[in-house]
Amino acid sequence: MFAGTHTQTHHRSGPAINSGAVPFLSRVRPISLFAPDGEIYAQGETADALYRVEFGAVRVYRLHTDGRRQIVAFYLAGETFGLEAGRTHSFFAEATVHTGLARFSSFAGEVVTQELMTLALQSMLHAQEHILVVSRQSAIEKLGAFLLDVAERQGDLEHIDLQMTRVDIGEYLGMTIETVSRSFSKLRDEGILRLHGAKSVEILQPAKLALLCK
Amino acid sequence: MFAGTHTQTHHRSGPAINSGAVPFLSRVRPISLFAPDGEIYAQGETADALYRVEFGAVRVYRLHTDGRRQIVAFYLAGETFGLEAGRTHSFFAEATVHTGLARFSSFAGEVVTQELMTLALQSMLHAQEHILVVSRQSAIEKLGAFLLDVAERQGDLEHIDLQMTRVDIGEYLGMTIETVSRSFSKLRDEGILRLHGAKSVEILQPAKLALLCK
DNA sequence: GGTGGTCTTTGACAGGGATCAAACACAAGT
DNA sequence: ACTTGTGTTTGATCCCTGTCAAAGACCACC
Repeated sequence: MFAGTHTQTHHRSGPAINSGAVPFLSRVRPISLFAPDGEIYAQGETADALYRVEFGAVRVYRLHTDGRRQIVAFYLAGETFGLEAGRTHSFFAEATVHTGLARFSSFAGEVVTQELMTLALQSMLHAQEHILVVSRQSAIEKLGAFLLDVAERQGDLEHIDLQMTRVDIGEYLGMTIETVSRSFSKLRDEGILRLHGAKSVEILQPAKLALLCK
Repeated sequence: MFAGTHTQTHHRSGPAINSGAVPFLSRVRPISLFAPDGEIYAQGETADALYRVEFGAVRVYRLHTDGRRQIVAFYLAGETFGLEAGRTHSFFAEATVHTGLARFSSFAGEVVTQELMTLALQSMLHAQEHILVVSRQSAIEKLGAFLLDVAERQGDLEHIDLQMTRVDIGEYLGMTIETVSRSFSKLRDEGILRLHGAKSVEILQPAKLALLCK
């Protein structure tokens, strides 16, 4: 089925899912499948395509020279990524779980400038929002902001299916997995959320959570 | 001369300075002058223009609900800013020192899409780079990365004229002014840099500094 | 050139997160 | 269902950075 970094393609038969404000992405496309940790593109490769997440999730990251990994963004179902400033990728992109992607070649006239512009500005805004989150002092505030962000993007404010590990979350928020875990536990102990396993989060008091980090 | 948030305009008579890869900005333009902390635009205002820094520097920031200020970017002489995702500004922009700006109205056909695209991608890249810096664990690494960035942008790898206070640097890097100051002192004690006053920095060992944070 | 005020530096102390370590839970495959 | 390995939680300790405080340096204005 899933074969590491190798991909297989098939055609979707169902109706097009929500594609936001990016009209060219609404066509039916072949879908590439990626296993967990499967590489989508690497730093230095030519950046000549965009990708829309059909299901699963993607981490975009960079490696520091000391070996640490900094995740710059996650992309969830329905979101589009792959646009970068130069001709080559400055980042790595990998699936965090079993993931399906639709690929759009930017050289085949499938992508017009106006749509690229929208995507670039969205990415810029998201990066700047992320700066605000990462530079927050408290670990709980970081995690809370992250959970609210994911909940909003998944369209369900009371239940979250995390598509990534504690390691991923830690590398995204700039803290260790132990601190991530402790923050989860603290939010649970305070009755703000309930955990059904590590990946399934139920937000019991969204308002209280928002108070902590907004 | 300088009058707070009020601005005066005059015409430059000298040759156009370097404007990078943004050709439309090379024309002679009237220049607005801003005093330190002079407001260029505020959050919520209509975003209908771009600005190029002729001299001085600009901080672009956001206010948290708890009153903390997060500086998202500095813009130095020769750099252009003001492009944002929505119709209204998501951020505040202020001069950090006595500053001269050239203004370009995006509704007057002065700005074409290709140039906007370049700017959007540059801003996206810078924001993503900034995430890498802010999420670094060590205060020294943050400051080192900041100094190298400024040195490169000012075109002199051995001498930096800081156009901002320790408060600004702290709010940009996500740390207190005390820690900023202690980090400067530590880099000085290690013989990596020399301080001629607080704002003038001489980088004695650029390679060693780069090793700390690259 | 003097002076006042702001910015910067340095010190002492405490708290939060990193680190090291180990027990525990869970998912995948046999 | 069992087992194995990975991912998660929890504990103990140390260090870095935030906080509070005060002295010192610098700049702008008079």
